[in-house]
Amino acid sequence: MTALPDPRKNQLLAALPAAEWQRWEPLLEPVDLPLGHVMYESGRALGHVYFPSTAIVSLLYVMEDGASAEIAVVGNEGLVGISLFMGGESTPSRAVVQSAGAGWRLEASVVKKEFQRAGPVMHLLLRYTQALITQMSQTAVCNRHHSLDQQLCRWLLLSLDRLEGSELVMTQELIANMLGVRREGVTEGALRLQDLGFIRYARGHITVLDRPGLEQRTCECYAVVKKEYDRLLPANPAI
Amino acid sequence: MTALPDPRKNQLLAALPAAEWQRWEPLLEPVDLPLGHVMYESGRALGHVYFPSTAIVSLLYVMEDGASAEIAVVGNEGLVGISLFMGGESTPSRAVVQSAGAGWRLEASVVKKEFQRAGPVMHLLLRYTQALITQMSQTAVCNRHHSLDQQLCRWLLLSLDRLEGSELVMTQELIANMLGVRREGVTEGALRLQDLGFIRYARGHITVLDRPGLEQRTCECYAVVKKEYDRLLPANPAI
DNA sequence: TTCGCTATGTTCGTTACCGAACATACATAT
DNA sequence: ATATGTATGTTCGGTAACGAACATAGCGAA
Repeated sequence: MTALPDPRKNQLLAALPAAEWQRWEPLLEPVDLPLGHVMYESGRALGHVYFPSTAIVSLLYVMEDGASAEIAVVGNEGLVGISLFMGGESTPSRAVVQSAGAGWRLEASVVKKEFQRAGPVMHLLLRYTQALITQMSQTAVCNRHHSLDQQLCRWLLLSLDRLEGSELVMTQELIANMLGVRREGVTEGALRLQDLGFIRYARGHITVLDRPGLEQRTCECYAVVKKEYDRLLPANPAI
Repeated sequence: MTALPDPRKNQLLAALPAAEWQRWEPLLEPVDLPLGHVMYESGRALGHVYFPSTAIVSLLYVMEDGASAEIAVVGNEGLVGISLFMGGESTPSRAVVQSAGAGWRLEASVVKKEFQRAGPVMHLLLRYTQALITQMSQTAVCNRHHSLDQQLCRWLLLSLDRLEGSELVMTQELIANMLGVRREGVTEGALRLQDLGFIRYARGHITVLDRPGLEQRTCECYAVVKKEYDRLLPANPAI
């Protein structure tokens, strides 16, 4: 698999003003992101910032006993590696490729230097970071108050938003790991969604048939996050 | 109640290099933060950034049906209003004073200008923001996997860390709102902790008698967050 | 074609927490 | 001293998710 030719499929890269883009373009390296690839490990310093174009990446926390929970998901709307410009160099979470695809990366030192200019790049990255914070917060709320069914719908919608088509390559086991629930629970939820005609699935392939159905069945968390991304990172940015 | 005389009780203000401190000191306004005071509301733009000195502030999300959940807690180690320098101007959450006390504030325009210098101030605020992100993430994980008892211990410890003494002025009803659980659940948990001799309480006053006991009973989440704050914001900062 | 692996389906008892209703008891104002 | 409100304690039935064990079924390799 080759990285797709257009880096500007990533919305952050696409939002760069001309001057910045000219500096960045020659420095971007294409990267292939296969399913399950661990992009960074808890507590480890990062060498690059990644801009997914077609891949989806999960930020998840793995507990001492091996249980895990997804903190946030990143696709072509964002970047992986905020701790680089936030100054911490690492985080206690792990980044894993949840859906195989391509992306682009930029060396740590370059990103830091660009950020340090305190210009459009910095403001763009910080606004993205705030959107990510909203997603994390809402995940906390959702974990507290909403049913597995609602969370499953939310998760499917978040993934769908970051994909080209309407098919996810994803087993129920993996979804369970992300949501931090039992695999059996996901099976039951998925069955219900299939009975309702919202999705169809078989052996690691899930096709969404009725997106509005999912939107109706999920909790408010999905819409809150979506709205905040749209507010902070408008499609036609007025940077 | 008057604001305490020393702004540098707030650790972020204390960590400012001399030059910055000289600029800031005359601009800081003391503020009194009474219990229950809503410092900002979901979606509303902020006029100031607040630096608590003795007060504790809860960032919480209130759902459509009125249920709520705490996202993070801020005391003298931090500030309230990151969206101001992150660029979003507002967030979908609410900030409420959880423990009455004093603090200091700085006008929005001043903070933005100082941040824009891309110097020590910016780096300090961003590292704090990353620590806050860790707290939010860990809250999500904790909400997913840990028992009410463990979460209660975590909450007590987080509050204790931000207080002078070992007594919290806080009803079980309010704790329940923060944790997003029923009041009765908190009563039962608190009873168990009292039977164990870890705390003593009566009508809105909780005294922690055995802090190591709480630390042993809580989940790993408390330590993860604590460690990350210490790492990102060391007591003797090498800014 | 058969084997073996992986993905999904099903069941059962258990548990933590919920929702609701109600009991007690302290605190303060009158 | 009494009344009133607030804080805490107790109980009961209901339910969502858990842990464990096991069943089925597609898919690819030998």
